[in-house]
Amino acid sequence: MSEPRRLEVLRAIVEDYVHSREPVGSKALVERHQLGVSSATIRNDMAALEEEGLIVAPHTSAGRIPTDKGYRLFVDRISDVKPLSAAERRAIQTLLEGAEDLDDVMERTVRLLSQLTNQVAVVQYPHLGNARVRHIEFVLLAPAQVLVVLISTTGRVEQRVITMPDQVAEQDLLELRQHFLAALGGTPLTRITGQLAECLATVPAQKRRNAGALARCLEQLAGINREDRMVMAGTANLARSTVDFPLTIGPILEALEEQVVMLRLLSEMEQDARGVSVRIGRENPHGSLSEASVVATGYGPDSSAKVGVLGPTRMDYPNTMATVRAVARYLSRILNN
Amino acid sequence: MSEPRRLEVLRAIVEDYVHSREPVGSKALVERHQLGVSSATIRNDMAALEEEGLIVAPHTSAGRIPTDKGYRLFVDRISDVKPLSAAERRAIQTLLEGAEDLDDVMERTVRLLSQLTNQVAVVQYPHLGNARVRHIEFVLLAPAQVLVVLISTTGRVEQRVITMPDQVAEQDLLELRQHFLAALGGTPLTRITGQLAECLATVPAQKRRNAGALARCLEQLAGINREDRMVMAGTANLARSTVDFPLTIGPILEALEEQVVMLRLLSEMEQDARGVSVRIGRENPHGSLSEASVVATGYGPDSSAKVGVLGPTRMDYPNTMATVRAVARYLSRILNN
DNA sequence: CTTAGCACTTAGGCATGGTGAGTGCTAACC
DNA sequence: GGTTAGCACTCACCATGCCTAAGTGCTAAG
Repeated sequence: MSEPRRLEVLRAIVEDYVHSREPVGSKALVERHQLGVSSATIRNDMAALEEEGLIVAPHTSAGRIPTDKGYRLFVDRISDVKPLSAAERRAIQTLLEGAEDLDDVMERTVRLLSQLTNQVAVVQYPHLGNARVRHIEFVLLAPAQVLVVLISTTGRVEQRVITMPDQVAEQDLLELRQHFLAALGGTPLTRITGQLAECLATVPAQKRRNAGALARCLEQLAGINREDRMVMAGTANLARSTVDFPLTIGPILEALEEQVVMLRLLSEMEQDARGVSVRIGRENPHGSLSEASVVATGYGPDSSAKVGVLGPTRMDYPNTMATVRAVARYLSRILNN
Repeated sequence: MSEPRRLEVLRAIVEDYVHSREPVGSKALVERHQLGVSSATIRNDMAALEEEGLIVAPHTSAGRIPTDKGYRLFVDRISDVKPLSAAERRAIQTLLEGAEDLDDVMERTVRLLSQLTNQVAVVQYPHLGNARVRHIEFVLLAPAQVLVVLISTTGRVEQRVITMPDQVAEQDLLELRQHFLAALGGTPLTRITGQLAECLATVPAQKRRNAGALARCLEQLAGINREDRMVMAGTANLARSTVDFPLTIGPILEALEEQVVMLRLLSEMEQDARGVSVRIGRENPHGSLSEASVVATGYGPDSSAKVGVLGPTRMDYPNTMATVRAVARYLSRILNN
C-alpha cells in the first residue's frame, strides 16, 4: 500500500467531491482517474485514509468525503497553485487600473474577487502603517465652525467639522495651524498625542480652549484606524453554494455582518510560504464558520492588510488560492502609486 | 354577508398567517377571534374573498393565505400604524444621537432598523439637494501633487488627490483657488460646469493646463452624487425569514448587491398620506423581489432620500411601517443639526 | 501487495393505506 | 335574506414496508 498512491487517492477524492458535491466511491474513482489499480485496492487505501481521519463516510454505504483534516493535507502537500489564465490576469489589471480613489479600488477589488471565485470576497482597508503627518488644514466654515483636515504621508485624508468653544478669526486659525504643523510635521500618527500636549502648553491662554478643541479633533482623526474597516461582496454566491445545506447560511451571514469577527479572523491569519493562508472549517475560531473556509493573504507594502474570500469547505482551493494571490499582487501594485 | 365582517375576516387571516406562517382555516379562525359567527359562515366569506382574489388556498384542503392583493387591501384600508413603545423610541433617539459623522449616522440607522424589524434595512445617503459651493482648498502635497477639497453648504466634504500636468508653486495654487472661489462661491453644485468654463478663459495661458486639471477635478467632485450610495444591514435576517422557502434568497441577495436596482426602486416609491410607502410582492419591478415587500419612506428636509426595509411579503406591516416612519423622523431631526 | 468475489449495510425511491384538516354544498333555520 | 349544521369529498402528510443501487469490509487466492 504505497504512500504516494494514497495521497493520489486523497487528491482524486477531493477533486471529484469538489466537482460533484457527492460522496465519491471506489468504483467511480478508478473510472475517472488513471490510477492503474482496481477498486478493491482503492478500498484498502480509503480504509487507511479513513483510519488517519482524512476522509469519512457519511453513512455506511455511501462514498467518502474529505474531512477538514483531509482538505488541510490536500492544501498543504498535494495541490499546486494553478496559474491564472492570461484573460483573467488582463481582467484584473484593467479593472483595477480604472479605479479613481481608494474607496473605488476597494470596491472594485471585492467585486472582482467575488466574481472570479464565485464566493464571498472580503477586503480590509490598508493600514496606516508608519504613516506620518504631512499636512494640517483648518478651514473656517462659519463663525464658530471649523473643518479640520489631516493628511498623512500615505495620502490618506481624514476630515471632520467641529464647533469651536469660542469664536475664532481666520488669522488665529492660520497661526494655530502653523503652530501645530511645526510641532507635528513628520510625526507618526500613532504618536501625536504627546506632541499635542507640549504644543498646547505654548499657546496663549485666551486661545487655549479653541486650540484644545482642535487638538482633540486631530487626535481623533489620527486615531481613525481604517484598518478596522472592510468591504464585502458576493453574499449571493453564499446562497448558491449552500443550496444543499441551507442551515448554515444564517450564522455565516451573521458572522459576516459582525465585521469585528471577520476582521479579527483576517488579522490572525499568517500567510505561509506560498503567500496565501487558508483556514478550513473548524479551524476557524467562530463556531458559525465551522462549515466554511477562508482563503486570505496580505497586500500592500508590509502585507499587513488582508484580502480574501470565504466559501464552503468544499471549494476549489487551488483556483481560489491562485486568484486571491493574483488579486493581492495587483492590488499592492496599484496602491504603490 | 356583510362587507365589514368580510374585511374583518381578511384582517384575521393576515394577522394569523403572519404570526404562524401557516395557512389558516375557518375553524381556527373562529376559535382565535371573536367573530360571533360559526365556521360555516366564515367559509362563505372566505369563498367570497377568494373570488375577489384577496386570498388563495395553496391546495384543495388547506387553509387560505393572503395574496399580494390581499396584503395591499390590508395595508391600505384595514391596518392602523401601531405607535411604538416608549422604550423603542428612547432606543432610537439615544442610539442616533451618539453618532459622530454622517457615515456613522447612516451606519447606526441601518443597524437599528434591521434589529427593530428583524429584516433587511436599507438607507440611501441624503441628496445634495440644493447644496452650493462654500469652500475650495488646494493643498500642495508634493511638487506636482495636489489635494483638491470641495466643501458644500450642507457641510459635505469631498476630496481627491490629483497629479498636475505641470509643476506648480504654492503661490500659484493660492491664486487659482481665489480665482475659482470667486467664480464658484454660492453656485449650486449642479451648475458649476458652465461657471468653470468662463473662469478658465480668464486664466493666463501658461497656467491654463494646471487650471484645467483642477477644474476637471472640481467638476467630478461636485458630481459625486452621494444619493446613489446606500448602506444595508441585516441580510442575516433574510436567511431566517426565508427558512421555509430558501429558493428565493439567492435572487434577493443578488438584487440587494446590485445597489442600482434597490436605488431605483427606492427612488420610485412615493409616500402616501400616512407617510410610508409599501411595495408588495409582484408590485416590485424586479422579478427577483416577487416574494418580497419593501416598506420605505423619505427623510431629510425634502424627504427625497429614502430609508426602509425589505422582508418577506408575509411581514408584520403595521409594526414595520411604524418603525420605519419613526426612524425616518428621528433621522431627519438629527440631520437638521 | 493486489485482486476477485461475496455477504452485508443502508439511503432513497416508490407504492400503499390511514388520518386529519379543511373545504363546498345542501337543506333547514331565524 | 343571511346563518348554521351536517356531510361527503379532497388532499397533504406521515408511517410503513419493500426494493434497488451503491458502496463497503473481509476473506482467500494470485
